[in-house]
Amino acid sequence: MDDGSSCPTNSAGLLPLSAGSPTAEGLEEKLRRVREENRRLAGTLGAILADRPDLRALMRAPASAVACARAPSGSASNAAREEAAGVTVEPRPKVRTVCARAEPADTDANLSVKDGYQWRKYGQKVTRDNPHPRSYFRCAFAPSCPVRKKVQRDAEDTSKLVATYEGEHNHARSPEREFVCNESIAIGHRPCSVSINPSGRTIRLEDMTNHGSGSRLDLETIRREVVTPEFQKLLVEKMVNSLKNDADFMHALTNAVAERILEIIPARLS
DNA sequence: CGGCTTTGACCCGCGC
DNA sequence: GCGCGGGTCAAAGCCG
Repeated sequence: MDDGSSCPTNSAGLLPLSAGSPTAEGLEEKLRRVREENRRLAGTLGAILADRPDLRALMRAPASAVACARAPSGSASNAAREEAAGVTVEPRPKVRTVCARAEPADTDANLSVKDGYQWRKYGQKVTRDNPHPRSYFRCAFAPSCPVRKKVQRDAEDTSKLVATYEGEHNHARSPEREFVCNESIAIGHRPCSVSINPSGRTIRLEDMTNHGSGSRLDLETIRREVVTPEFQKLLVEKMVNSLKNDADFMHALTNAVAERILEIIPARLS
């Protein structure tokens, strides 16, 4: 979203470190830039919502989904006030709300939005503004991966699931689990489609997942191809290239490295 | 037997 | 200070 042209960020989208103590002029200048950035982002969001009536409806829904997505501790009104005043809120874990169609077999107790990651349920709660219970999930790689998600049926449209993600995964999707790539849950994620050609023949992930519906490659052939060192080397290269081109991943990585550096520097100086 | 889910209890922030 | 509601914990039960 950030093209880096109007905001003085570095290539990773981070604000530059201040060289000296902040002056009133400097702070005003920074505030002015932040306001400009807010206006620009609001314009971009408006353009996106113009093409997506489903997202527009989600943004309008004040009850459970959006409020909890924007303010995990129930401070939606504070966020709105700060936004109205043109003040940015302090950085908090990246929060994203997505919608998905509920599977017919899903009961309130086993709600799940299949997104390619493994999740461990750690709680369920009935909230005031929705008769359907909200389920709380942690990434199966916790505590090393801090991501959490909340899943709840839409109060008005019970066939719709609202999932709220908090944080960023610091690992790849689990390859051996089923990954149903639903259009509505692919927001912010690169579609998982790779073409690999280790031995003169192209194998696509579609071949592996559609083997029951007329694929020319049988599973045993694919399995033989996949265990070859050439294939695995190529797969690693493809994954690295894919991650290098993923702006979200690179942003999260740069932030993590920057945080680590900031932790180390004071320790070295003292 | 180990991993996962369920669910009541507990904690904490917020509004009054 | 108190009550309410959302979020988390942890013991018990379930399942492969």
